[in-house]
Amino acid sequence: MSDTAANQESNVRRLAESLNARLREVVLLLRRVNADQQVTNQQLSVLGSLTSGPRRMTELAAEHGVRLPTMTVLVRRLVRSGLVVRGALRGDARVVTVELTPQGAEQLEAGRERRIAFLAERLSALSVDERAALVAALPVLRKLFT
Amino acid sequence: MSDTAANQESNVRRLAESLNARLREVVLLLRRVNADQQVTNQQLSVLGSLTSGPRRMTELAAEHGVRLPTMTVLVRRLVRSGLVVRGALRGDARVVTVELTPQGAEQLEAGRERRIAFLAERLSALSVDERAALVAALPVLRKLFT
DNA sequence: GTGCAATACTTAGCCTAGCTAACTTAAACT
DNA sequence: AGTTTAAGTTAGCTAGGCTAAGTATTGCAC
Repeated sequence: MSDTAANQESNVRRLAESLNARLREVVLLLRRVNADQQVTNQQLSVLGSLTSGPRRMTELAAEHGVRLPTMTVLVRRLVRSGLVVRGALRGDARVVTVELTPQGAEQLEAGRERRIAFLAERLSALSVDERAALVAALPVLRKLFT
Repeated sequence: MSDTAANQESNVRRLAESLNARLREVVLLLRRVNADQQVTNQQLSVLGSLTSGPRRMTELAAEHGVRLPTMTVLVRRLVRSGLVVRGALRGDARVVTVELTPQGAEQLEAGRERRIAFLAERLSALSVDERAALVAALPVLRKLFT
């Protein structure tokens, strides 16, 4: 078992391939889980960016990988649904801020609970050792994905 | 450190919460990675279901968590782009099958390479121990997500 | 073996979610 | 004061989702 640079590189490659496969699976799974929901996945995702306070349009667009006009329309629909309100930033009149309403927070929490309940159900089918392996990997996943 | 049933349940719950947070991150990340791509994420995803041979419309719709009419339209666009061809099943004239074209396979492979390269780049920033934790968790993730 | 229910899709019409190009307004920098 | 840059919005296009309704084929009942 040598540990040359070339060897490490091929390990990384194989790991990336496996991880890619798992990501495909989980994306498909999450799509199936959220199908037939009133608030869309994308809307929940935007609401999720607002938990720690108001955000600017530009920030939201960047975080979600969409252009500004797309975020404008997303937010407009969320406003129409009463889930967020638009606001202004004192000091720069160009900036628009977006903030959760109580109803928005409620919807967000409901979606969160749905996903967590789904995951918990699946997790409870695993063995203690399997869950321990996941717990050990979580900080790494965090580092990897942020 | 007791190991009662109630304790295990709360462990599962906390694990589900963390996993949920990581999943949110990775979904955002993947969206940012595939933004500005010619073939959409959803199209790549459907192409990915065809690697092991032709599939029926109904199967594809179920796998991707969409209704049949949605899959009809998705496949129509893929046909128009020359990435798949429609076929028939001998024995049941109602069934429509969908199969990759060489160009479809090519696009699929390109998308796969993009994602794998992206992941490999990030993975290579991790320590050997961190990657080992991921390797240990991969089979569990597979069990969890399929 | 005819009739009818179920199965497998498609079409039509509606909404959401993404894009670019072009516009408006406000800030910032000569 | 005048121009450039920054922050959003509007308009118009395409992709991706849904339901309702239609078509054709299969399979089953009798």
